[in-house]
Amino acid sequence: MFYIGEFSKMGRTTVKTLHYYDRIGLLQPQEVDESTGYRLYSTRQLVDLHRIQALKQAGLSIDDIQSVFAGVDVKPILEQRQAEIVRELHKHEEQRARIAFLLSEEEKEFFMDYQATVKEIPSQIVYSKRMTVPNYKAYFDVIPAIGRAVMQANPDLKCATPEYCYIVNLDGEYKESDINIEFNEAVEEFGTEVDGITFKKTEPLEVVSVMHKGGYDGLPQAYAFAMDWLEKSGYAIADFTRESYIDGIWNKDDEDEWLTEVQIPIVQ
Amino acid sequence: MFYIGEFSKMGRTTVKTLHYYDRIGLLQPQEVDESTGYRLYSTRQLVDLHRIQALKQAGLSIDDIQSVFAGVDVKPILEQRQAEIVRELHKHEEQRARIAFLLSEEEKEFFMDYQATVKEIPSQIVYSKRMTVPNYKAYFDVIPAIGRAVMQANPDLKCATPEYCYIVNLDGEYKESDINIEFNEAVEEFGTEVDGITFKKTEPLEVVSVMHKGGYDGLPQAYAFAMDWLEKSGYAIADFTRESYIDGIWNKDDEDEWLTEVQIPIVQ
DNA sequence: CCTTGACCCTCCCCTTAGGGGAGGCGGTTT
DNA sequence: AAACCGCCTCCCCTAAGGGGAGGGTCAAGG
Repeated sequence: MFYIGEFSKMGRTTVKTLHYYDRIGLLQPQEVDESTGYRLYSTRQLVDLHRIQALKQAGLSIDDIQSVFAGVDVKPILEQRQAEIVRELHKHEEQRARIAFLLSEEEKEFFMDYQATVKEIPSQIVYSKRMTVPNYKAYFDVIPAIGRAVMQANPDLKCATPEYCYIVNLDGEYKESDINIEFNEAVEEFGTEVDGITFKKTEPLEVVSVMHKGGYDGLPQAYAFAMDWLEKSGYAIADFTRESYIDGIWNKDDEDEWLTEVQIPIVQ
Repeated sequence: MFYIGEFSKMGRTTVKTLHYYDRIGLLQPQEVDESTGYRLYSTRQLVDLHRIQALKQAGLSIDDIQSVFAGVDVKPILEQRQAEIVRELHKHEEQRARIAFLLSEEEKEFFMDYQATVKEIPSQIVYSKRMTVPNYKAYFDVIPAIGRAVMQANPDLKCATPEYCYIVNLDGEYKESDINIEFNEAVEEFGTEVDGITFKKTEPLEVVSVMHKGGYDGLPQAYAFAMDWLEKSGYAIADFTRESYIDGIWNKDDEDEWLTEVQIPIVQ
């Protein structure tokens, strides 16, 4: 029989850990001295402790280890933990790629201006219209007209909150004139279709998102940053790119205050 | 300006998280309504939130993100986090191998009897003697004699606590007769050497450890288990194997109560 | 004008696997 | 007798929020 200090050295653990295991009932001493309260351990506990340590080194939680000791079937526990470890590995691989990217970009001037995040766009109802416009400045002439047409046909229709208004670039490449776009605005429900405007329910989507602050002349840089990021992070482009307009001429006078989100659908 | 609920949807986060960021000062609302206490956010906060999310997705802690926002040089932070991610990746690779082993061994009968752990053996002072014995039963005739000889020459010498008494198998293979062994006992300090017994300081060592309960006839199974485990876990054997005697004929009458630890030094 | 349901606030407790330390008792050594 | 070491219990702490209670606020419907 050993006092806790000696036993902790035999088992290469700490006294605090043994106190904790005793408290939660995972590993209790063979005997407790009635008068002093001193815990007394035997080599039988050493075997149990060894078993605990083996399972801990395999990544099982204390809760799981207690289940194993209680005789619960280990297979589902192990498989669940295995799946979680694989998820952790993927997460850390991704983090490694992101940090490598940040370190590589650190010296460049746009490090402080652009960041990329991955986010989910949930399924939504939108009204949308495809068109060809002569240049991007024309967007904001045609967009309000679409809004008015929809609202006239559907007086009770409300935009989604938060607002989500975006265009999809239907050209596979960058163009400065005769741009094919699809304008979209998220709304609360389906409505009647007028003037080439259709309603649809979008699929949920995973995108990499880059925020662009300032006028639209700078948008190509945001695209370039996003493309660079996603190539270095091992993602592939899944669909046409999008721009979501958050702040612009309609609510901010100062062009530097405009805010646009570039979204690029990704896979894997 | 947006209420917290709408802002949380725009930023794809939760109200609780925004409360938390406000409390710790990481991201504070643009304005707080004096009379109601309602938080009001603007799109400027949306950009900051985006930045927080990008750094979080790269695996930085909230503390680190606060440092980044405070203008601390990011490079050391990123490098430190990178190193930690690599450690995590290794740890999880190891856990994956262990769980795969447990799942593969699960059906076999010794799953419940043997577990392997990796542990560090610290540097120690031992006295040791090499010898050849006819068979393993002879160990326990010669060992007490060595102990007596040492104690006679060094009356004040004390064994280490906890006791650590082991033999090293100097044969590279399993043998049943004419076994070359080195007997070792950890002590508190160096002493005078008699009768072929030498004192030395051991190097710290990493071993895989398997506990064997019962008589010594079963030891080969413990070795087999350990060898199997370490092959499947990707470790290589670094040195001769060891047996550490914890309980045996000297303190337990019932052979089933004997306890021996098989230790195999490993690299990587 | 009143009510209802949605939204917001603060405050408190909870999560893992123990770590750190205070205050006090037991046993041994000088 | 004093010092020191080992042991005990009790209490607070971790990271990043989550869950819920209790209570005030907002906008719309009857």
